[in-house]
Amino acid sequence: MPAQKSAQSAPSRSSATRKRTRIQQEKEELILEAALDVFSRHGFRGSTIDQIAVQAGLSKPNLLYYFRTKEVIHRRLIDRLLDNWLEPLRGINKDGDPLSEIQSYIRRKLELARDFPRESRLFANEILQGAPHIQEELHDLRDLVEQKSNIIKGWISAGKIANCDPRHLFFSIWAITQHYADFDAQIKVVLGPSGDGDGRFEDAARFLDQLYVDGLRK
Amino acid sequence: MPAQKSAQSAPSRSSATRKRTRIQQEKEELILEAALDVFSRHGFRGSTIDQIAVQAGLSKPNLLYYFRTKEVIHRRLIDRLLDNWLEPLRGINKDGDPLSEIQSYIRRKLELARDFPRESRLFANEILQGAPHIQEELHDLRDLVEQKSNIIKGWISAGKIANCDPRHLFFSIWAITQHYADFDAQIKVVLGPSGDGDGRFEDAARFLDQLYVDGLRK
DNA sequence: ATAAAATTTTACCAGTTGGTCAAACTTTAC
DNA sequence: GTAAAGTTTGACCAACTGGTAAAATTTTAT
Repeated sequence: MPAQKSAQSAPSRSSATRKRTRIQQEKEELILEAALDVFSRHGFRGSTIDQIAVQAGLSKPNLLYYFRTKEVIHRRLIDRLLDNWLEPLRGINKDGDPLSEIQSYIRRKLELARDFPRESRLFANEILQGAPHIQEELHDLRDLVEQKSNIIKGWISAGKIANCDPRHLFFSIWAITQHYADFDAQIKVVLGPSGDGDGRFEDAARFLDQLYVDGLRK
Repeated sequence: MPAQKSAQSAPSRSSATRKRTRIQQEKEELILEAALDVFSRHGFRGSTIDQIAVQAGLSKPNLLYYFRTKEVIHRRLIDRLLDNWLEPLRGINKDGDPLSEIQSYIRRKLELARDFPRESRLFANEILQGAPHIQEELHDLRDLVEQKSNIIKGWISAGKIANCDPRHLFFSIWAITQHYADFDAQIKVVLGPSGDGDGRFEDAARFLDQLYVDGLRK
């Protein structure tokens, strides 16, 4: 009893119009989880649908029943990611204490790198390839950065922190915090077995607190 | 007139035993240049021999006459890269002025990111995938970092710079400087058309000079 | 000029990959 | 219980990919 047209099209538009079944919800979650694992380790082109399917414990056609193409899976992961990724930045509060605000922004970004390294690597992969799928979202980021940069400029004008270019301040924070997730393979080797656990995130937090507030001058 | 065995094997062992012909030198250089372009944009698995061949203006079998496999090309690029990449770190001099040494290390790394962004992305791609091809070299790096960390610990003990974990200091410098090459696509959008030229590297250098010496405290 | 060596091309192959299709099976709503 | 809807499977395919073989062509040394 074939149900091709309706069966095939229902899940693909499920998120938009139809209400999703229990199985749909479970399997889609399962697939996205597996896909995050695979994409974050091998990049988009380096990942195969088969790999993702195996990791999810499904057959390839079964997986493709829930997501019509590899691109659609990737897109969904990226969309989810960006939401969480920008939250700490949104949280910067112009009425808070400037140095504390910056410190807690750094800490929150560092926690994201520690708790969601796969997401960080997914993002890094996307940007490395020239950000082909997220030009639009990057422009939203630009607006957000401009807005938050103005807060920092306000702090500078008020003489509350040292003069600097806020955009490069953000770049440096992104770079360092994400580095601990993205360059994990390098860091593990350099720190050796001793720095294997989450201890290095605490060491990093300590180092960055000091760097951003007082620098290295004695 | 077939010359299969000898013709096919000569170039493959050329670097080891035989002296290389003019054409060999030219074409190998051409291929490596093209491969750097392709690999740095798409990663190892995302790049095809055909892409590289087209970029180099050669046919695929012709390219494979000079490099027997895709891996061999990649390997050669990585080897070249690591040499230059570690040079600034080697240059840190224990007898120099501590803050100046660190500042000029940052500047040299920033110049590498500006002048060799493709190499930086090639490296980033490799580490992101878990550094499968360069475990050995990473251990050399580890030794070098330990050695240079001792220099910095010496400066700290002598009261010449603030107390900090030297390894995290290096991580932060690598992260930020390479970020300008690796996350170029993001930075371009955030800075907008104004920050398109090399001006952003000067802005970055200024920002980092200040950050690492005095931090943000007023 | 010519023969040997080096280079390039054409034709090809086997394995992988993203994706389709229709039939078989399971779950859900009544 | 049963019929409709939803899910899973196995067989399949066309395009792509890394790589090979041998013939054809060009370069080099004499």
